[in-house]
Amino acid sequence: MAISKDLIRGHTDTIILNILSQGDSYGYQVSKSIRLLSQQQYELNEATLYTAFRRLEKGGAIASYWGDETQGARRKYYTITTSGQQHLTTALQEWGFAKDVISNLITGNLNEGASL
Amino acid sequence: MAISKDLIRGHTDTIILNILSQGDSYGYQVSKSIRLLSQQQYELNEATLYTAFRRLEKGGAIASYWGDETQGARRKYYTITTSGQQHLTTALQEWGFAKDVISNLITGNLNEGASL
DNA sequence: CAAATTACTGTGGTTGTCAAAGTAATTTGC
DNA sequence: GCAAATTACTTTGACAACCACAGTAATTTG
Repeated sequence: MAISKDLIRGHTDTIILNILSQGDSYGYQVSKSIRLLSQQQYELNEATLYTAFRRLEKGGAIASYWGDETQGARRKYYTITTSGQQHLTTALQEWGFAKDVISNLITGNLNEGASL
Repeated sequence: MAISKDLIRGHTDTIILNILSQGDSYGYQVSKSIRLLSQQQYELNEATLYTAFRRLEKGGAIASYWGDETQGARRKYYTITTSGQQHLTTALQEWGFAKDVISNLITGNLNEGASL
């Protein structure tokens, strides 16, 4: 992984919600989707992923069901709920806003009125 | 504070280094600088700030000295070191890179080749 | 002269993440 | 035909960053 964990921290739930908003999925596949979307720059630890699933399900943002695989390992599928869709929308708005604040905090000059 | 802590996490050190790169400062003033640079959108907890100072000093990115205030409360000033300057440069590069990866992870479409 | 402000420190707790190990089935390679 | 790799999910224990809260101490303002 090329990106420090702490820079992604806080985005895990949003990442999962984004992926699930494009269709039901299960752990292993979500994991691969993350690798794909980040162009191999980021890999989410399994334990972190499943912890996030439990957190999101507990919070009502996603729901789960066991697939009826007649062959292959059992898979637990996750769907995004209406509440989860709203969470995602809010998080995306917050990010659009936060990334400017962060940029300003780490590059901003104090002698320039601190706004640009 | 308008921005969730987890979105800032991992940037604290970089924020402090950016401020110190513009001149020596001390806790309370750094705190105010952060409020200013974020246009009141973010406030760093005191404990977090001083913990970061200790972490950065231990890592050699900053150094400290007590001011010789003839009046007013004593102040511990912090300076950025050469090593700290390099840390800052690296962190800024990583951020320029990471924010695109994050944007792609939280908005990217899996059916579009996952690159744009 | 009390209250607010400036300034620094310490304690204890929460949270997200991770490493490592475990279970169990299927598929691939020799 | 069997070992190794892959798919798939789970649990445990630990850590690092952050925060709330409390404390100390001086100065400034009302």
